[in-house]
Amino acid sequence: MEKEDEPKPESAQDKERPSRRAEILEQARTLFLDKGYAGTSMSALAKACGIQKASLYHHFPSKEALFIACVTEGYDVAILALQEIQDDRALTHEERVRRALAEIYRITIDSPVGRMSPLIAEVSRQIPEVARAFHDGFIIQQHEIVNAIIDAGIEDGAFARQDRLGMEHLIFGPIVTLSISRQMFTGLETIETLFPVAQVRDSHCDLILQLLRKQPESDSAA
Amino acid sequence: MEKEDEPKPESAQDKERPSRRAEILEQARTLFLDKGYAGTSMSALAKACGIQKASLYHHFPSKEALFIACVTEGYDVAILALQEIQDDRALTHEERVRRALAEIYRITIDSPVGRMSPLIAEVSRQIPEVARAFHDGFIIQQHEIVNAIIDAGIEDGAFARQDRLGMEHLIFGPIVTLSISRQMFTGLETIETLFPVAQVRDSHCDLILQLLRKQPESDSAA
DNA sequence: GTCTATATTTCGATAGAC
DNA sequence: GTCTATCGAAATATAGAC
Repeated sequence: MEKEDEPKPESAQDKERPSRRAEILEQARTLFLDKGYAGTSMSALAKACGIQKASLYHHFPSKEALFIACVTEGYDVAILALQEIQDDRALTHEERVRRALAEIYRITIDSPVGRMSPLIAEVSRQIPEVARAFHDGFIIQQHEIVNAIIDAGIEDGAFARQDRLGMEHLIFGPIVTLSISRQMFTGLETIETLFPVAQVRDSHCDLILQLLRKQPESDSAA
Repeated sequence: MEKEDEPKPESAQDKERPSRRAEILEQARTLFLDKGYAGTSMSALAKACGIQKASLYHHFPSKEALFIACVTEGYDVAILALQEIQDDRALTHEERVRRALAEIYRITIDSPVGRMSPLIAEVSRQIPEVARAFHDGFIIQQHEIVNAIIDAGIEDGAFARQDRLGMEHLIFGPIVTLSISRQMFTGLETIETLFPVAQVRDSHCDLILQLLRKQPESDSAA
């Protein structure tokens, strides 16, 4: 968090510019996630950034453009960690599934990108390109990596083949719902009883691996 | 919480009374679900109802009170159908699970009550009582019924005992996420490929029943 | 109970000084 | 690049006629 001892524009292009624009985006992400799109005003954002409202319009032409930048950037870093797990040849198939699931839990619950679902749902009709970017840049990427990890296990004979669509929803569904539930029920005393992250994650992972190990619908094995 | 001031429902108009308050609530539900809380104005609601904005304030003292009434009523009917499935002694344990899951899919995806999660998430900090009502009146009720159905199967020896928390999330997670995803990605051409209701539901149900039939972590049974 | 009219505040966005 | 000042529109809510 820098103050005001860096404002030298230098001769550098807009290549590296961690300054105002980035700070506005960060504050905006926080506010949008907390209050929603319509519930976040440019005045409130300006106050959170410690600048005047008019100054926001120097960096972004409109609230909508600011919002699009806000929810369209940052997918790459979230996907990168998953890809590294996918490519890690030192892991067993089961370990790779466990690592991947743990990473998806981390992204979906702890990072702003993962908590965006209700926000995207709010604006998806008004600003369809936001849903498109979230879908193509984040959802599809995650699904493809998980499918590839499972397929590799099936090819090696480590996993049984289960219905792909059902497995995708069985893997991502509980995680997304857990993230949203924890946002919905912040403050309720039962939240750590009904929605504890580590406990749900471990149990979820065990059940998924049971299904991957099992020969589907044919218990007469061995 | 006091009841709204309503024209006294004498014995005269018991039969037909869809009148203003109910119609306002219905229109409000639609708009709130579509545009969010902050994104729905009293003017837009008045226009949707075909009356003047000021008339809304005769039926509800404020926008917030209207919203609370909107998202606090209607849980009972949604829970009732589930309870009937729970109490239906003519069903086998597997059939009961299938029926219950199908009903939860229907509620969560087709009814306004089930699609409320993003909306509750938006306002949960501003109006905590809404999250409380949704939690106690809807979420907890559903979870308890599903747990009871599974427990009955375990007691009869039809189901294996799995981790309860994990199973709850494995059952409700994919359904809630499917509902929200279909709201987020309305209009995208891949929606029926990635998020087809009937196909996900059937596959989901099969996988859940595999886990309930299976002896956890010990395949050397019988 | 519904209307017209209006009060008051806040919204997104712009103009122009520095 | 940030500021002060302000615009026009739209927000919630109220007053009072009928």
